[in-house]
Amino acid sequence: MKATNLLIPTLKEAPQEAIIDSHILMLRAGLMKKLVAGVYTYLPLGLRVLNKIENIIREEMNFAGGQEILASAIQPKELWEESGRWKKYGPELIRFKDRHNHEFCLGPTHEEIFTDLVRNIIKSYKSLPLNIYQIQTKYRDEIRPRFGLMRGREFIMKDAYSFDIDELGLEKSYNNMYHTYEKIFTRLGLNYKIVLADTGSIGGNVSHQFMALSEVGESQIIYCPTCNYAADEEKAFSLLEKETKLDELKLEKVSTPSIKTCQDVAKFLNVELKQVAKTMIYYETERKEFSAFVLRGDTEINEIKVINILNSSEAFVRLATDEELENAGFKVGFIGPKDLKCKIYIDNEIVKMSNLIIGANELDYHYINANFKRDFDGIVCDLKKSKAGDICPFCGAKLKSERGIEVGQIFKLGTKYSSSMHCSYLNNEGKQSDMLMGCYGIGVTRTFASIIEQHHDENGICFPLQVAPYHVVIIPISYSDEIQKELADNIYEILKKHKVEVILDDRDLKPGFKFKDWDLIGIPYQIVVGRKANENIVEFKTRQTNVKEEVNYLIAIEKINKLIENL
RNA sequence: CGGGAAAUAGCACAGCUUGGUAGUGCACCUGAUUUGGGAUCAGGGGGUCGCAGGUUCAAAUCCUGUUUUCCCGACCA
Repeated sequence: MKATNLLIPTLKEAPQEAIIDSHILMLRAGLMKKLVAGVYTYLPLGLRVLNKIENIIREEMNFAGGQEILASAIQPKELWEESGRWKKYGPELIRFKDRHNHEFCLGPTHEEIFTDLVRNIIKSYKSLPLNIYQIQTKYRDEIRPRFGLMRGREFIMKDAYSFDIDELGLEKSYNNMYHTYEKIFTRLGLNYKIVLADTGSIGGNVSHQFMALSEVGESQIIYCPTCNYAADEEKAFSLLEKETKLDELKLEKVSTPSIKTCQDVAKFLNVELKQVAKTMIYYETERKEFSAFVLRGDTEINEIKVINILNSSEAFVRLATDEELENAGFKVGFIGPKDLKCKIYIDNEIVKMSNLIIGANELDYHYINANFKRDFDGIVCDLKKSKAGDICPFCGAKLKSERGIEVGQIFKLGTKYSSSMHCSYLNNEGKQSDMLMGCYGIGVTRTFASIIEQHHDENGICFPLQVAPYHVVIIPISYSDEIQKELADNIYEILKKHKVEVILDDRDLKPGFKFKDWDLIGIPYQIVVGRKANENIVEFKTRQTNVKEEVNYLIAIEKINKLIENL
């Protein structure tokens, strides 16, 4: 491709709308253009990269036994009502009616569609297992789209769904996808970590996320540097330093006038913050039910864990307000697990402590020397938010944290959709049985942004060869110079013949301008044809390392051919 | 949806306080000189100043409403 025929709307300045590097660079390099918030037009160079990413995913999915199909983004309301998500999904689901007043949505994900497809086609265990996928546009009316492709309202996702006859089959399908994802993200040149994840609104019981490591990531990863434990902060489980059990002292009620917060209580009674147990009351709005959660004063509660323990959904669980508490007879600021009239959940760190301070459920009073079992009871579970510095529950090392961009997530759905939507098969005994499903997503456009986030420098993008829009650019210093033109043209023709994706920068521009452009766009290799053109010598530059060497043009061509071969 | 900021040429911004001819740099077009890291000179094109209403002889500027965008929190690939 000749540069004069290519749409390369590079920008010298960063558009005001962009904050993070990948977003700025994608706009500056002319890879895409914003249409409205969270919706972009992919320009020629950007689309080439996108296609390459998709093709790598496609190759690996096919290799793993997946079969590609393509569903519509338009989905009928009826299927969503069957799964129960038409009500649950909320305003993020873009809904509309056709002229006959039939209701539809633009698919944010495709569990319903794929489940419906399979239940209509597959009748026998003989046709299972099955893994079908698509690479397709998804729509989510995000509250706040941001960071360009990181969180768009329209984005491209590869979504795969597996259907198996039993747990063992699901396990196999899940592991297959797990390893396929490892291959995909490795091939894409991403530095990533695999973490245990919460299943959120998709549902199911087991899930892993694939996180591209990056400062700008919206997820916090907790991981162990010694063993392999890694989890999303929402899901992470950790321990605190060991506590030695002390002799249980006598429970005593002490006056703590108007002293409500853990910090104040600790200060007032002159003890460490961790000796004070806090009792938080959550309200489940669907069942209109209060529940108490007891944690050490120096730890934070993880609300995802609360929602899961209550077996509810995010839409229905929140901290009770002071007003609600007062009306229900709770003494705000002095609530404690002793003699409390609601279900009580106790964080496992509390169990290891002795002689705690707890609220007395009486205005201006706390108990000191409260001990689990002897003075209060409840269901012991894991409630606290894990953070760096906590102890790894598996090997005892200190946990670390890192930020990540979620580029993929895999779920074991089990029968969540197959039972509600009657996706079943006849087994070898002629009995009807629900299929076991898994679903597996990759945010393709987000992966695109992540690659740039991990591969750029102060001059622009440094695309890994396998996803670069073109492999090499030939830059004649002066294309109007006959000798340079002839050599540049010659190299261009040879590389084209060798199926190398090559750009010839035939623009009549100052050399500096061209260099800046290609550095910004991040073409991996540059062949500069300059004053030594008469000796057939060119400069071969590697974008990633910025290493330049002067070589005969045939050697440069040879080098490129070798690099392409290894792809 | 809460909290903050902004909207003027393709991009970045000034002008607004104190109302009176629509501006600068980059980009774009023409010509000349330039050609190894975003050139110089000369000339030129491009704007209903987000939209609607109000105040005024007169509004980019003041007032009211509205829409959109960006940033911080809850969602998620």
